[in-house]
Amino acid sequence: MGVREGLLALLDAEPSHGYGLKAQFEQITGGVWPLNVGQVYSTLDRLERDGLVAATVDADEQRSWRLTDEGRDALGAWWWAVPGDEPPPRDELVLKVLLAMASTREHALEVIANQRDALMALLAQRRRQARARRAASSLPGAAELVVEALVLRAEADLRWLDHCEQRLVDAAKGGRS
Amino acid sequence: MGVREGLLALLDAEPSHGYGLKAQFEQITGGVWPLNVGQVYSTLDRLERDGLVAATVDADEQRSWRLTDEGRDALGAWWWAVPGDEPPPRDELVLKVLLAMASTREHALEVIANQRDALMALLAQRRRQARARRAASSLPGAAELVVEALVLRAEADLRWLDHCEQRLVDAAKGGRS
DNA sequence: CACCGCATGTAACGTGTTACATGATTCA
DNA sequence: TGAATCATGTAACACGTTACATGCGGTG
Repeated sequence: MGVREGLLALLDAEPSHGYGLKAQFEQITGGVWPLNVGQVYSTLDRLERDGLVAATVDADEQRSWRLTDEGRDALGAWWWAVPGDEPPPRDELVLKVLLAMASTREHALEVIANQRDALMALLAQRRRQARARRAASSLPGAAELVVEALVLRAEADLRWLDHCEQRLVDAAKGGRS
Repeated sequence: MGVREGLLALLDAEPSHGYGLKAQFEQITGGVWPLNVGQVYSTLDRLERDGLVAATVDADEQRSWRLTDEGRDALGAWWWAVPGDEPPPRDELVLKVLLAMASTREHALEVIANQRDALMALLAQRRRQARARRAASSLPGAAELVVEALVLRAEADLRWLDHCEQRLVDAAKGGRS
């Protein structure tokens, strides 16, 4: 999810061809979310099938893609779309901890500790990354924001892990099930 | 992602059949992540193909699934697996805001405001949900933790949105690009 | 009886991932 | 010349979602 709309958004700014879209997508997401070229082409084919984009072949046999009116409508709808009652995407960390706690596994505490260690390491690495970008990059805009988002998420996950651990400890002290 | 390992983890606790696995999965995740029954069966087929689970048909023609040794190994690897250098899963909110900011769209601020409003509403709803569960549910364990995770994530996302907004405002005040 | 919950599956489709193959251009 | 980058695509596969079909058992 996201590639479809991502391509639409990029094409809204200016027409482009497949290879260029891949580059733009990765640049905007700061290289954090690499995008396979092959998928760009197949996604564009699907978008064309659905009438959201159209191609014009230029002199060098290269296809230049642009939004159709219908595509512009679809993109507009996406800009204003908000998460509603749909279930949020499944998350690996949450799922793992939940299952560990449910499996009558006394190993749950170890799993949590392990995940926390890894998350803290990842967090430190990303903070370094963010600092490096803030220094190196000229434009203050896009790339560092992605890392910021990942850092904030990681912090939230760490807090949640602590919360889970606390529950386990409390449960062990209290009701001896 | 996750369903495969989820089923392995559930079968590690005790052998079960497809329909029961769906129920267990949804119970453990507090009903937040519904799981289509059909997918359970096809996933089990793939797991069988890969030699991670095996079925024994009992008297009522119902297949009871259990872990193989290889399956137990795979599950063990999953418990200790941590997020490494692989790109994190793409996230819709982050992608949308990034694209809005990149598209020379002055609408970026509106998109952000819109997402924030929706997130705050969702957050309030989930807090109510969490409180209701804390009151109603007898077992203090699993279900509320999922909602806790979602709440913490949503708070992190809200903070990030504020951060992005700040950037935009600063950029508008400073360099007039 | 009719409906609901349990239980098992199949088919179609959308999307994402990887690997592979093919050429043109550019540059050391 | 040979390697890297630009550029386009195909094929195979994995996973998720939905819809559909079937049959059993219990309960109103």
